[in-house]
Amino acid sequence: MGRWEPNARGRLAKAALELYVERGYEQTTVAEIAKRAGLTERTFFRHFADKREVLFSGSDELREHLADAVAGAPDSMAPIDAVAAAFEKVGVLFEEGRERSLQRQSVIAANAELRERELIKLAWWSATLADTLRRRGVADPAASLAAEAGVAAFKVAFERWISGPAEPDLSQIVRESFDELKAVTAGR
Amino acid sequence: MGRWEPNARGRLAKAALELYVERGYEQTTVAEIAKRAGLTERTFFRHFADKREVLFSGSDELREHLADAVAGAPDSMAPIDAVAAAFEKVGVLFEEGRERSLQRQSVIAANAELRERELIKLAWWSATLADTLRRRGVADPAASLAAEAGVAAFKVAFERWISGPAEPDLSQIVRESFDELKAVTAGR
DNA sequence: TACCTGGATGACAGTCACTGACATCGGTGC
DNA sequence: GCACCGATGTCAGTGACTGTCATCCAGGTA
Repeated sequence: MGRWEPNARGRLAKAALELYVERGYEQTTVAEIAKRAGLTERTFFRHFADKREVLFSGSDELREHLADAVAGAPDSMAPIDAVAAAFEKVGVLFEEGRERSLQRQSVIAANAELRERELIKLAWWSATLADTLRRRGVADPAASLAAEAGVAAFKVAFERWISGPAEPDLSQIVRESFDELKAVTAGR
Repeated sequence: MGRWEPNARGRLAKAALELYVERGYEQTTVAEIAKRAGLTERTFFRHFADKREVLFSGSDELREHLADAVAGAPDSMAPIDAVAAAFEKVGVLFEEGRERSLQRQSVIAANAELRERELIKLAWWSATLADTLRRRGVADPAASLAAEAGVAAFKVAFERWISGPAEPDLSQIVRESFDELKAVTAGR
């Protein structure tokens, strides 16, 4: 049971999700997570900034994928369409781990602190998207609005995907959600 | 210096904002806030759920105003337009306390925990708006999307108002922001 | 006036997230 | 073998937040 078991970070994340599912986020102490991973509390905080962050380590990677996808879209594509295409692409990354996503999401939904953290991650996505659009020459209120509205559309799509049957894949629901957004914002 | 000085809650909120401005949110302890208000730490937590909440007590009132405005909009009005009109109305409530809003916002902007709390308040607004729209007979993906997109437009407008000159009033910027939203989501 | 009751506050002890400082271990390169 | 360095352990501390019980003040009632 040595100090040098590999992948400490991964073990901590796994132990945390397990415990959050088993007995709930609030009822789990960081010391317990560390113990299950064969480490100490102090080491947990060297790998994750706080008790919430352990559930969100993948968010940054997705953010980069999003930015790359928008940056790589054809110049002729309108901002909102570039954002939509980016989210469709990213949607594919979720398909594999639907079961894991479900677990994670039920834990997050059950706790306000975790929902807060999720929202700030989405805001971070939005800020990155807006920045990427600006680099494509989109002016400022438009860039922010396309990014915010795009994240909103994805949020709605993700909720539908996670709470519905596995049937339609996320990318397809994302596409529908953006179409709905366009219809709705057309006003009367 | 009695136990029964009136308006304990208000004194706590005032002391908190002052201290957050003077020395920063993280550098302020709840004990210090309570002391300045002539109360104890325990009493602080009887009035506010946590150290952040003291900055957001007005949010619920605004949420109700929003819901009322949407509920009272003419039936003929499209969802996104009803939401836009509601935010324009609410915008007026901010005008009076622009100075206070500025202070508050600079404190929030400087701290990630506070930004998280603000985001969940906005999400709460969005959920309430979506619910109000559903009561008006708007179907589900559309209701959520109109609410989310509306909050996004308001967020962008508020940022522009707070960081720009006092010149154009918030309601006007809100109107412009919704127009921009419509233009942007029209795609190409 | 004296008493009683209820809600607001104080006092105090405890848990737990999170941090700083320093010691220790184990692999790597020489 | 030996020096070095990064990852981990140990320990002591701070501060947010909670449960519990005592205490105080206001108002009503006899």
